[in-house]
Amino acid sequence: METIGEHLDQTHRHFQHVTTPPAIIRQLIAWYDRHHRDLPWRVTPTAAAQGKRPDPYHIWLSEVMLQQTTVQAVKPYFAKFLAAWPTVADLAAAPTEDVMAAWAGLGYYARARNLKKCAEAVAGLYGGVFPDTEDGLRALPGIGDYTAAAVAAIAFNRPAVVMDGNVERVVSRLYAIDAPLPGSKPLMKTRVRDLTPEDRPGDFAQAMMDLGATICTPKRPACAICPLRDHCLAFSEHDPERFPVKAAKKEKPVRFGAAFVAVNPEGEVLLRRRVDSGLLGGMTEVPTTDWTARQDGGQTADHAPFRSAWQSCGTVTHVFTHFELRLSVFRAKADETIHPGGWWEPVANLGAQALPTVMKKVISQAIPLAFEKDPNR
DNA sequence: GAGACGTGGAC
DNA sequence: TGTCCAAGTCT
Repeated sequence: METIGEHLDQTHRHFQHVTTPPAIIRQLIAWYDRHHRDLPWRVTPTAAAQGKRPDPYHIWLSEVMLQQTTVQAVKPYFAKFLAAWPTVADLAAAPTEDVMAAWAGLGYYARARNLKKCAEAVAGLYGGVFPDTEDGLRALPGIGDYTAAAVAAIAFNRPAVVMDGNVERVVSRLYAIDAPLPGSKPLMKTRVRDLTPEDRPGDFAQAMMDLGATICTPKRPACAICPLRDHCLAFSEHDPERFPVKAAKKEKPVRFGAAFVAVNPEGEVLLRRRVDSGLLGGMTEVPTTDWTARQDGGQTADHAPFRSAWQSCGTVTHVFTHFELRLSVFRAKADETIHPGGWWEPVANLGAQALPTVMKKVISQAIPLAFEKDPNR
């Protein structure tokens, strides 16, 4: 068995002279050739060997959608976006409202706003052609260190150092890195830089991520079938789940508020648009009170957008990344002439709106079948 | 650098 | 049921 020390020596030699990659890289790539996941945006190693290249637009779109988001959640959104906007120029020309509505439900809505800005930049500044360098990509809206490296490596075969949660987990186990994240990130990046090969860097990055997603999982990793087992310090120490070590999390506060679902005689619901920045920025909502830390009476129908016979419909609880929200939901028949700062939308059209999940929950609570006739389903 | 920023699935 | 967390970015 090759030791970690021998491996590092080989890696070092590898970068002094371009030569055969070390065993750990060869084994990882061989595993990837055999066990890679087939994904809609991905070109398989076989197809790549026949000269097929990934579409940078597809890679970029998928990478942005995959930020903090599971493959399963992304797949239908990726298909929907490609069908609606086959090229980056199409996306650049699309109304922002349409993009936000298409993104609704996927979360982290700043991604959708930046997606549109990035498409406009690529279409306007670069004639619809993505920059093919890490630095060029990094300068675009919504593209950070990870996405710039991933697109550079996967779409353009550049030896960029791709660091994501999967890679952090794999490398922290490989080298049994005891220092907690995020402080240990620079050390991990150094390790990954030393591993990244000049040959097939994109497949190396995807192999690391596939390994992290399917074998080197956070819980109960499948070390028995891991191609890197013989190189893994965490495996040799018999406790791979100990890695990566992370800083302790903080407790999630609770906020309270009230939400108001008004229905006019035409069967339309009163909606409004949230400001572009911050939580759910640019998304659609029903009128609500402010969301405050204290349950102090500010959550009653007294604080509705207008006077009416508001009926209580119970509460909706929704957990965001950094707080839990408990909304008291109210419903009322309304005069259709009353529309303070919003608009009236037919119930049958609600499925086409840019409604975040929390608002779909609120409306469903007040109008149980509101999304049953969703024209998008 | 730490906090803001969504959602749904797995255990 | 609660906890974790998934191909991060921006400020």
